[in-house]
Amino acid sequence: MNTRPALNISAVERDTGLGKDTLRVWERRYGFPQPTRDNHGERVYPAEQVDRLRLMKRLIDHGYRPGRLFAASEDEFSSLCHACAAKSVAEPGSGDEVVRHAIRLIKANDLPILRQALNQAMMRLGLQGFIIDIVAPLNQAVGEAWMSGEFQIFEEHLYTEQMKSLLRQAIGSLPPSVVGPRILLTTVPEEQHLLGLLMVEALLVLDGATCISLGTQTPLFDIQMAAVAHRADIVAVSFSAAFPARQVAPQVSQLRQLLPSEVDLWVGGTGAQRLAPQPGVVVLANLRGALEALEVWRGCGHGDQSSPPELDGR
Amino acid sequence: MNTRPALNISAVERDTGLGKDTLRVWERRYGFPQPTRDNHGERVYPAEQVDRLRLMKRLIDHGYRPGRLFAASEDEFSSLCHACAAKSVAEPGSGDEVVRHAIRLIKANDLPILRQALNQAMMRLGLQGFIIDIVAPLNQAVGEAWMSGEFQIFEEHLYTEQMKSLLRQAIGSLPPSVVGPRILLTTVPEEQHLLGLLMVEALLVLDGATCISLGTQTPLFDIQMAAVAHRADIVAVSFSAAFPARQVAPQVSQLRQLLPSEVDLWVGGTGAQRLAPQPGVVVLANLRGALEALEVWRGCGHGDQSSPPELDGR
DNA sequence: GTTCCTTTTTGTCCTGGACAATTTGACCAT
DNA sequence: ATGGTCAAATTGTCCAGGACAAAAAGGAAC
Repeated sequence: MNTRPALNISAVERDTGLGKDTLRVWERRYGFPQPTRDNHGERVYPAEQVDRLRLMKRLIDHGYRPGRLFAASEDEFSSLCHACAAKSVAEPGSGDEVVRHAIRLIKANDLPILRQALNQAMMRLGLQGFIIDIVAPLNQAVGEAWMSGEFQIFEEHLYTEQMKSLLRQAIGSLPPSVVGPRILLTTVPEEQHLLGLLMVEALLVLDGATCISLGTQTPLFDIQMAAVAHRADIVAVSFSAAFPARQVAPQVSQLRQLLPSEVDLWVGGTGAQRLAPQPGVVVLANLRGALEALEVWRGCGHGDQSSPPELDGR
Repeated sequence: MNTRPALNISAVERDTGLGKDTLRVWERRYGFPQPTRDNHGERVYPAEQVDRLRLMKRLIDHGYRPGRLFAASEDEFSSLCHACAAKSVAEPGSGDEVVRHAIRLIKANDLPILRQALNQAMMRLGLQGFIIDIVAPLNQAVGEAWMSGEFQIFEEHLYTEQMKSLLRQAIGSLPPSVVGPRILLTTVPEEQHLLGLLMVEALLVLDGATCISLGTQTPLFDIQMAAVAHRADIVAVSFSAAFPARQVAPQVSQLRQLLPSEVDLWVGGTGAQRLAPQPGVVVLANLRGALEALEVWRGCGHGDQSSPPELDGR
């Protein structure tokens, strides 16, 4: 077995999602990470430190603060990883069995069977049930498995890729609507997670909406232009947990300001939950929230944008 | 019409792909960009400058050097944009007509018809012909349309998203192979362009290979682990033109070193063309190159990795 | 418990210097 | 002309260490 390569600072930035400045300032302030230096005096991060940084990034995304993590002992740290993983297993839904099975299949690297099992579940539950009761918990479970060290990164990648493929397939096979609202889906620059958006798209198309997906990372001004060009009734953007928390609110405000006032703005995803309510912005608490919002939109008569009804999913 | 928002330095980094350090050093050395400053003395880039930076980035990706671009007059600059666009229209293939039609449909924002036209073309030409004679030139044409200012960014996004969707759909509907080589497909971190990879995947699956796609941005060490876990015969990675040129060679070498020697390594995409030949690394000159490489692999008897035959596509 | 205010924490930006890797261009030999 | 070698210019990335605003935490008064 090869010994793992050490990385320079920009490679660590890519791999962990922590900026160069942050890496340097952590080193200065907390003494970690503590990279060695190469001939030119440049930082070289051993693989173990990069692993640790990846974990810290994810814990921070889940709401822990750096000070807490740096203060923690080794034992406490790893218990935090597990605690974080466990905390959100609230409702042992009916899909639990399927989810556990899928996890086992991913770990066994058995792609064909995994694909088959997911397809089967989809057929049995219908697309909506599949997404809400299987895909969402499964995403969570995969994230947790990674965090507690049971999954490699590539297994997470593989799962994500499979699921994206499956969802696109499903969306493609649905009949295109001509009556429902026209919904433009995308993410802002810096946010490259597509899976959540695809899940919402599937649900919305299933409910008769016309979805126009721009994929990830559309500049705000282009979202505006696209909304106008495609005569969208609603613009929906999603923020993952990994999105820099401080940037969510400004991005949303700016987008809201850019869009014509008769266009609704829906914001969903883990990263959107920290968002304070704003006039003219609907925060979707979860997947069902999207369906409720669609219902509300239809009820209210289209084009009523001034103070849309509060949708509090709790 | 709203006036477009100005961006701070990290937003510009995201939007243009030029690093913060590069932006600052260009300002220092060449006097462009010349952002204004906000109350705190931080750089604020007007939208026009960001547009210009985006163009420059793309021209640089196409081989021009910054010094050349900064020295150019306004007229010369825009003529470079067009020249760069025109230079690669070499073979007026049979798909030319379809490509032009598709471009018009994208510009007209007519999604349903576009989708239908592409589907039709695929049916008529077959998947292989479609990818080689339509998708590849169309990608090029879309890039050119953007560069000469005829397309907005969101139109490029929309096209890419549609095409990805279509290709996945096609791949999903192909019968899974059980005999061909097992090929692991992905990109290295920092490379987030998936479309080329999907095109290759479609061609390879069509030719009877078993493809395992990890999506984009897999850390090198995870590519290694995935290759082992999935008993891959071949690992294929792609580099777009936008990938930092200086990093291609080191990444490939490192990956080659990480992988077991009996696993072939294929490298494709525009960004791979600048790559000097290395032992144990097959550079794919174009899409057909992938098919040729597959043929060679089958001919040579699997597992022959020591000095694979040169595949020079010219 | 809630509201308001102060302190600490934390990420990002700044300047200006340095340097290695690549490319260019000049010069020379075939 | 063609090819090869070496010096000079170009260019992206790294570093140090200072600064500061936004967010979170902690406390105090209600």
